[in-house]
Amino acid sequence: MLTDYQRFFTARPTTTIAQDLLGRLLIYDGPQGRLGGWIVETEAYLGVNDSASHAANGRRSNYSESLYGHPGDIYLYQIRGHFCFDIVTQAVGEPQGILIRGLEPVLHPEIMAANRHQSGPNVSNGPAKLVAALGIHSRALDGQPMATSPLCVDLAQRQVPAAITTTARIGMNPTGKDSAAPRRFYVTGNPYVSGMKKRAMDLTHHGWQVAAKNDDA
DNA sequence: CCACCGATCGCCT
DNA sequence: GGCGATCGGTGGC
Repeated sequence: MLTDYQRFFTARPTTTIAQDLLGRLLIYDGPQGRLGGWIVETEAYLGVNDSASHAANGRRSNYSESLYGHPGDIYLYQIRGHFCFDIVTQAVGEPQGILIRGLEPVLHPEIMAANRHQSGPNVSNGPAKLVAALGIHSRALDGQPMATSPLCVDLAQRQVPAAITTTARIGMNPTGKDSAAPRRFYVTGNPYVSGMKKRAMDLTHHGWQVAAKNDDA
């Protein structure tokens, strides 16, 4: 049986889930307190038939074992000396996942900036940068279900993107079969999207749909 | 502002 | 022994 939380990460194409994650709140309850922010950029990896996936052609090893786990599990791995964070999607044994690539800091943004020795977009405008901003420097959380992990997506709150841009994924081997597939999604104009040019940034509401006026305020 | 390149390191063959 | 689902510094325009 799946919980409601797990159901969010299955039963729809991973590309759809990747877009639905934009504007959700990523939370890490760690030794520095509660850190986190809005997810602004994601990439979908579609498993054994996706040449860019860690599970391409059924590749499976102790290193990538978590990708084969339950929907909503954490796949936390290391690449070129940096840590990156994926959310496992689809049923057990179906190694699909979503890489979180950009985060707009919301919870203790000053601690996240200090963790990166940076300010502004460089704090979390990349998959390894945002993991470092959260203060995560090990694979300890790899394989854990988010529902009971200090690192999780809060599905109860959401900023709605005014527009979503779709592109090819970043850092692919250009000769790969799926290197040009449209599987990267981001909140159009948000400054915390990786590689965003200053001119293209939306400085008014960072690409979020403007909330309805609240007269109680 | 953009393009290039070297650092870096765990994991796989 | 080789290779990334990367990053940041540097130098040119």
